Amino acid sequence: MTERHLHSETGTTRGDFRMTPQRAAILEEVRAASEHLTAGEIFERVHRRYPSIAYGTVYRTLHLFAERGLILEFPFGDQASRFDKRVDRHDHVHCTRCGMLTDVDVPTALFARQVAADQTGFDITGHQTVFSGVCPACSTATGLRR
Amino acid sequence: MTERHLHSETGTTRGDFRMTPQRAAILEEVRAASEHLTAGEIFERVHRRYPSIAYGTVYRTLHLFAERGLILEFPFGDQASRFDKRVDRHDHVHCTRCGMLTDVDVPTALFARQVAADQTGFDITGHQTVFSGVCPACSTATGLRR
DNA sequence: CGCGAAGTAGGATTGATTCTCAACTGGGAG
DNA sequence: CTCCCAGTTGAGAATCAATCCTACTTCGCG
Repeated sequence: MTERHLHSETGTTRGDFRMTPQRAAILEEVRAASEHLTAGEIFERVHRRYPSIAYGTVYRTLHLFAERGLILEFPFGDQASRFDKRVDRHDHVHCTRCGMLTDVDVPTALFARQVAADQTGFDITGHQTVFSGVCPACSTATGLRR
Repeated sequence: MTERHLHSETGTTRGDFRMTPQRAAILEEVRAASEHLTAGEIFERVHRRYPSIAYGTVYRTLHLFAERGLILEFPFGDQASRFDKRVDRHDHVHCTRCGMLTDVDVPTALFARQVAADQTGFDITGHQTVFSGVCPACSTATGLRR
């Protein structure tokens, strides 16, 4: 049944896993980044410090961290998944021109989750709102054309 | 189709396209579907009627339609993009187990858009909330509670 | 010291999506 | 009616993200 999750995700990160140099480097890069990085970008950066690191290791580690709540993963689509150092709930604004992704704090209704759960019967565990639009830079740059 | 809006600076062809049999078939399949199909599924179905149709044609057409607002595209990340016949604004619930995608109508704050616009300076044109969770079928199927 | 579990490198592999390009189509101009 | 052209299409190669596989290391523990 559920013994897959023996480790408590609630408390602290136990000695569930080893904090190896590779993992530490990956975590550092994500935290050092000013924006949201894709897995590929993270790989590149870590690779500079650990030229021997493998792509697979980065993915494995990133997912491990995401599972443990050390970082957040956002599976976007038009591009690669991005990872965020912020772990508190927040939403994003996505520029349809340049692809930039920015954080926003929207007092999103928890109530919305309830509505969604009621309508679908799902057991809702999370939600994320993505606003689409054109960032200031892009809109002034070329003038809107739609 | 007699509606033409030829724009001078055509980066992409907007405003004029032929409704070929292939395109009609693709549109029909999307509209006939009870749920959200991936590009691959759409290809399969159309392929039954037009065995000669190419994968590329399906993608090309799907994007064309999405651009013109005939359908909506939802690019996920861990899975394939899905296409929706509904073009009115609505949100989705995504089952993390089986990947099912369901529509929901959440009266999410239009107000949220305003907040997002204020915070980022973006010209917000749309927004979409994705709720993650486990669908009724999956949760009862395995008796797993979370 | 030796075993087993956890972790890693590296490359092969899968899957979705896009791109390239030659052949084709339909409608309007001549 | 015939030719020309922009828009389309088919087929497969090319991309690109993400996962899988396998042998090699390391670490913890008795």
